[in-house]
Amino acid sequence: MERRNTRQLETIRNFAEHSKSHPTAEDVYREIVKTIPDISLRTVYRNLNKLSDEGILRKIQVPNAPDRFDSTLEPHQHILCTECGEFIDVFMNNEERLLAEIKDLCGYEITGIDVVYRGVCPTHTKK
Amino acid sequence: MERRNTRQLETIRNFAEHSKSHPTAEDVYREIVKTIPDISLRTVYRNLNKLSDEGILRKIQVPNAPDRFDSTLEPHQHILCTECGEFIDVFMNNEERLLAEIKDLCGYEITGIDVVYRGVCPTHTKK
DNA sequence: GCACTAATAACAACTGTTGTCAATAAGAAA
DNA sequence: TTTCTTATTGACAACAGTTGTTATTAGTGC
Repeated sequence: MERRNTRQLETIRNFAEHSKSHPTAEDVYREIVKTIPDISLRTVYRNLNKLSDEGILRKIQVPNAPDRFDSTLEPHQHILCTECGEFIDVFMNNEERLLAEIKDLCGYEITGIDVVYRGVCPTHTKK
Repeated sequence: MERRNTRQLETIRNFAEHSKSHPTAEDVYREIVKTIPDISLRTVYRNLNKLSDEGILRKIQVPNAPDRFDSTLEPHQHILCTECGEFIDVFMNNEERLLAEIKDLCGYEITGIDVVYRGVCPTHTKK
């Protein structure tokens, strides 16, 4: 299975890899379309997914909101402002004093935490 | 604003409040339709949202999957099995040793954690 | 340049959920 | 009990975000 470096893929990779803003597919599309006017949103999705499959980006699935693509690969979490949509990084490791720490760190007043771990249950664990 | 106890609302409340299985709106619908054959899925959504607005249920927004409604109100988190879709409770409080603890507690092999805090950024905090 | 085929653009389809609105029925008043 | 008001409903459309499909285009090795 040969792999080709298309102009679309390279442009998307270059933009997403250097972006600090957790862009959505739409965000990326709006940027890329400036240099490749006839690119399709479908291709942006395709390539962002490819890049996150390859581990070059991290896909952040946000409940009730579009997925975002993160070029920071180190483990961290995110905060979404429910008022303005701002989406920022938080690097935390202990859950004790978590909300207070967040407040100190970035001034966010946390109103909700939805955590869903993904995993494989005992009966489906591949041995 | 008067509030009415409809048969639909009461039936949905009774089922969801006693359910231990984190049902989705579809799950609830499939159950309720047995006793109220002409109920609409729209009404199930409407009433589940109402109940979670009232704090009687907790709505769990799962990325890329339907919302679930939880009758357990104490703070806790969830694990979704990516193989079979099983969705279970986890009661954890310190993030240290978290994955190991989860493994000990319920045998789940965690493959991903997507945490999105929701909050209000400093500039939008209501004084 | 030529052949091969991965990747694309265009478009449709999908899932989960909410908007709209005329018809219905809960509950207060008569 | 009957009437009246209006909250709630059911039917249907619409929506957002994403993926499926497929003929066409364009990388890549020769």
